Amino acid sequence: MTLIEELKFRGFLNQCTNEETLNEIINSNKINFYIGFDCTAKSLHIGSLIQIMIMRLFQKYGHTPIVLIGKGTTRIGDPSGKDETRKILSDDEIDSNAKNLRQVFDRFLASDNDNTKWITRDNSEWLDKLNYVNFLRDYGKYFTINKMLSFDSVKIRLDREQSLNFVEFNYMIFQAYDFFELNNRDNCMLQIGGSDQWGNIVNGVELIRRASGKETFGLTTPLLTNANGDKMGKTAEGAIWLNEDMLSAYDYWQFWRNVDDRDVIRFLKLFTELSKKEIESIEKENADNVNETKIILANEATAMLHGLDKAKKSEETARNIFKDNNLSTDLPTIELNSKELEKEILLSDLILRINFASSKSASRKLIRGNAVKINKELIKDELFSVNKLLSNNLDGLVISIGKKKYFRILATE
RNA sequence: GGAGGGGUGCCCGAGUGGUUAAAGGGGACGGGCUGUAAACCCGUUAGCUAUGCUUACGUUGGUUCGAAUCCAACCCCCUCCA
Repeated sequence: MTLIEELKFRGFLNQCTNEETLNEIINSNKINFYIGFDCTAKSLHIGSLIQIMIMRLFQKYGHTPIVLIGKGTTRIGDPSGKDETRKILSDDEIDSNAKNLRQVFDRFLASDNDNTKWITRDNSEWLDKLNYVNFLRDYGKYFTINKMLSFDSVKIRLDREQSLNFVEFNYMIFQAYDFFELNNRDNCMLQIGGSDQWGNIVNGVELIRRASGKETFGLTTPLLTNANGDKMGKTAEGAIWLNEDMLSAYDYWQFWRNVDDRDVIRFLKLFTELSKKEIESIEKENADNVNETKIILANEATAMLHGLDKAKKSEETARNIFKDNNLSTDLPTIELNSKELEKEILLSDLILRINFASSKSASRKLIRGNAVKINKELIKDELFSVNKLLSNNLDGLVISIGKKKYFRILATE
């Protein structure tokens, strides 16, 4: 199977500037390609995972990914797919976000194998130094306003009568310029991005053609949505973060375990590295048993990010809780020492402390709504204090919120 | 710079003096059903030291017993004109 064929089979291919020529080139040469990531959050979330997976796939075929950390462009803010001006982040925030992002790439792209090297770049390296007049003179002539106004990212904002300021309007120019720089510095031939990046990518390809007379390529991945058509990665409550300090391995495993039935096979192709054969046989064998397939998906995806041990442990924890109804398993735990226990400790405070509620009111409303159990006993008193129960149970107490969230409290010296 | 329209809770959006912590929808969360799925039904959806208090309809002042609602100034957005 060629790389393009595999991209198609797995569902990575949305649009490509010149599929035929690109296909020839990547079949006969090893190329450098890039994907840009802005540093707008402390961690990447699952919305970026598709980009990470496609990098790995290219890597597998011997091509070298360039991870472009967009410290420069983050200071501007990409208007694509946004209906509002993004709040401006401070330089400190951007720096610390950039550091956090690197962790994830280390995990996904690094390997001892020579075949799988990768490069990081930071566009502040060239963007910070740009001189406005020189830049306009040298590159401004390659961009026409007519064309820029036709881009979806711009059009949507204009149509909706939402403001798009000049700073944001320049984002696409900088992204195009990034590609130009990477083409010069690293002989980067291809830019990959989400489908919302199409306009920006094409802009880069054109800039290079005009400024350097070279042909380069752009390729987009589909916008990842679930079977309900919702954009994936972020929910109002919590994004599916990739950094472990923001989302535990178990919760990550649970995310995959809980995907919509209709999404399982599609996700297996995109987010695991099981071969076509393996996926097809899983599909056939588990035709009547989606849940088994979901477990495979959860294990594979979690192992890739957090390691096999944690994936297996998550599976075991899940089996204990949901199947065997055995709560003596590995759960997030709050330890309460004897000093703390001298004071009254409210159940509602503990729920807040472990982040299963966003405020104390919310926590109390959960109790009122019959969501909270201690050792499988429904608690209805919002002012329930755990001291007495805890002192009678040396093994600690298991508290559940809803059907899926569990934690343990334990008395210590 | 001028004229007109607008800024409401996580989002959309109703509300033009009191019964408005603010209709309705979406989302999210919880309950039921189930398979830790989907669909469907029900509930919750500002905070807190909690049967009360505090904060909240762009910002700041004012009128009033009482303001999201009226007035003034300011900020921001949109449309048209220059």
